[in-house]
Amino acid sequence: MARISVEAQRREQILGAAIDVVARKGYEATTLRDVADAAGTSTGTVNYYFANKDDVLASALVEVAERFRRRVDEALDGVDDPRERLLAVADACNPDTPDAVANQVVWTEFWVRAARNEQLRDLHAGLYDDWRRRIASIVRAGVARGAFRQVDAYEWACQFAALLDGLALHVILHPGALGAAGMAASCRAFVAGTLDSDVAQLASETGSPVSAER
Amino acid sequence: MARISVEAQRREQILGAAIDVVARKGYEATTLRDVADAAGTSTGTVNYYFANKDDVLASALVEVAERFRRRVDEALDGVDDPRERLLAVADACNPDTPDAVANQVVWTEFWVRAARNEQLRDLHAGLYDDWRRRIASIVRAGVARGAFRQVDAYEWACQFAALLDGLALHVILHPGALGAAGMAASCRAFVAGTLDSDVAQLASETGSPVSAER
Amino acid sequence: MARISVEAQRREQILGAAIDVVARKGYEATTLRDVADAAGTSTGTVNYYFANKDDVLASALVEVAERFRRRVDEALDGVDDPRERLLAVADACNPDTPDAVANQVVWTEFWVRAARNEQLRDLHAGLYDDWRRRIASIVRAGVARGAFRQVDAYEWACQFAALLDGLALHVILHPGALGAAGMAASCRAFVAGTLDSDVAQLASETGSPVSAER
Amino acid sequence: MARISVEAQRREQILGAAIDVVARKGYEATTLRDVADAAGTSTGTVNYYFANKDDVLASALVEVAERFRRRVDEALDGVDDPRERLLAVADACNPDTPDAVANQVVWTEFWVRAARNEQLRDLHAGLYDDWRRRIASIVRAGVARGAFRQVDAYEWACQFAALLDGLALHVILHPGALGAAGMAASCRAFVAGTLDSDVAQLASETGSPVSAER
DNA sequence: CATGAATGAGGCTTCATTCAT
DNA sequence: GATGAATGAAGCCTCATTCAT
Repeated sequence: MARISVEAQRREQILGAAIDVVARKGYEATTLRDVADAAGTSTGTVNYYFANKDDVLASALVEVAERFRRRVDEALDGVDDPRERLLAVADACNPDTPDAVANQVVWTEFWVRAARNEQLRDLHAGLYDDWRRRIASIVRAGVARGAFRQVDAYEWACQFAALLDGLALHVILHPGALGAAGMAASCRAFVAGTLDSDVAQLASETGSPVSAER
Repeated sequence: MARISVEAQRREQILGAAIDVVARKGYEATTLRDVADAAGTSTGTVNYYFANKDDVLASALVEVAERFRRRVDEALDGVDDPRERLLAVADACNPDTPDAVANQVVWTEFWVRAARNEQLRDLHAGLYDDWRRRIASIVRAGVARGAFRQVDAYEWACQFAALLDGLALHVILHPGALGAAGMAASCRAFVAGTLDSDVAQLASETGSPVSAER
Repeated sequence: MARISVEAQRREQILGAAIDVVARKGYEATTLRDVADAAGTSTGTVNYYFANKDDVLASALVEVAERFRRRVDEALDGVDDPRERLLAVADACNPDTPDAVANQVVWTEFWVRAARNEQLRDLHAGLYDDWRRRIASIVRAGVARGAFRQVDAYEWACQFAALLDGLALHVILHPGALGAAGMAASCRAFVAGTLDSDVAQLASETGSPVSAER
Repeated sequence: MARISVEAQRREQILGAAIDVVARKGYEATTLRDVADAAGTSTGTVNYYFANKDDVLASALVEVAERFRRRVDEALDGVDDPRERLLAVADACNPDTPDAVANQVVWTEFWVRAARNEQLRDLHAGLYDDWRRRIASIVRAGVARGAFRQVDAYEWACQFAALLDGLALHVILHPGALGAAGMAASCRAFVAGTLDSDVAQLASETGSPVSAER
């Protein structure tokens, strides 16, 4: 048991280092020596705990996904209103802190790698399936309560998930054109424009949807 | 003149090969030998026309952007109605053919590289500035005609650009969850839900926004 | 301790190989593969112990300098008479064995490289400063004892150092015109002609200065 | 005839460029493109006039030797006194101008190449044979006149040639320790100390041999 | 005569991986 | 368990050389 604990600790330590390095230098530019140095160990040790470089980095991506899941969990914890839950989800995706930006950068690498590597693609697809279902279930609850219009929850989730990825991407690439605040406003407007029941919608549209920012 | 033509031809030939290889193997996994082989020349020739690997690949990304611009030009050619123009733009972004998928894959690599490389980041930012302005001007025309609601055209463009990137990403990564048809429907729904003037909107919302597909 | 020894050993082994190869093929024509092969290792190992090719070869030059210093130390050990000490110094510079020729050839490369490379130039200048001071101190001792004339010791050293380099160069380039014995005789004659006090000088000049050889 | 003239002109133009480049970048670091650029032509043209790179550079060294011979001719022209002729020779070898330094640097490369390349070695040996004979004939004339002691002229020439090379080398490598003026003084002192007939010698040695400088 | 586009061999260097300790 | 020395494959890039124009 002690050994398992030590092993688990070492793996986590190495993965944390790998995430940091990937965020800083990019997936391909990351070397095992970089990771070993950041983790305070040797390349031999990294190879002792992982089969090869791809294993290290794929595991690091899984760890990022796990951290993200926890971040969403915390964001949703104690929030009951469906609309607030959706906005909390959007907040959890917003690269509004240096740490969150680093995570998003790593996540972006995940996209590219997944397009090429079968193992990563499957992993990625599974994560997004869960992700869309999770959003859909929130929407479904809102519809059931009459708080939202009668939309197809899953399709709405697909659209929202895409919007979140696109916005987060633009925030990290063009912070000048779209800041974290702009992303939040966009999400709010999108939720209002596509889910608000008619009465609420009319009320929320006294101004332009995204005029809150700027 | 002949020489200039030869030079331009060779460069185009090499860049076309580079795009193909990057689409197939990814930016970093692409070697100059790969590109040379795909172009039917030697590595020496590639290095004769480009300063180094980064120059080749950065130029390839510029070429992809140029191709995309032409695709949008053609899609907009002869289309007058603002709403149709926006949908034409969305179509031009839709990775609905193998070729378009390849271009989108390369474009995705562009995102990741731009996050790290200053030269690419500036290039990328400039392209997106133009892109957002182009969308905004269509929206502005629609608003002027009274076809659209009174939205902030630029902010809407930011949102739409993000949605398009997110949707296109999901189409190439999870075609099972979101196909090209789904992306088209999402765009249509988004345009309708956020730009239709109230009367038109009410008419278009007899069903759920994205229910048209499936 | 063991590790330090291994590292020092490996470095010495590689440098010895580098010196041999440079002596045989010249500085620029020497490849890291040549050095690795001569050292019985791989290019990877050479790069593991040295930063790059320049580091290997610069270190090899330092090693040659070090070997030369030891050779001079041994030549001077136990020799007390200033004139004998100067002749011992001249002997240590004489490329009179195949090994000494190889060292001199490498040393000649050092001159050319130092003319271009700042790091090497500084190193080289430092070595020659020590070298001239060392010669000067011998001369000074001889002057103090009244064995030599009242010359400016440092300037004499500058001249002697130049003569030694020129003679050694000619010995390795034109052994037909100037052999090792000729170099020794020249040095003897130069010391006699420029340092002998008058009485000794008259005695030593019953024949022509360099007639001893041939 | 016209063609021969054009060819000869082109060759000279290319060789002059080659000398400049070698002086600036060193023999091995010099590329044919460098030479072509400096000569204002193309690599194709350089290869048209010379068999290969080695041919270009070997020819350049010959040209340097030729220039040096002319320099000595001019220095000796109209000088009659043997002692003055020797000092004129020494002056011709003194890298006392930027141009002369460049020539000396190229000459130094010559030494190193000659140590390895048979063709160059033979050429070099021939040049130095002439050189030593030329010096010897001056000495012989001085001895005949009674201006010099009865030394072995050829052996003295060997020694003087070596001293000149050594001094010139130190001037370009350590101008701080030995400047052009120092070299001139050393030569003067050497000539005085080894060739002056006894009466003259006694007169010239009221001070230390090299004390004139500094 | 002269050009410069094209080639491909070969060098330096990096880095994942192995293995003896 | 952990290390780091050692390896060698492979990539980028340079550059002498050739050849069609």
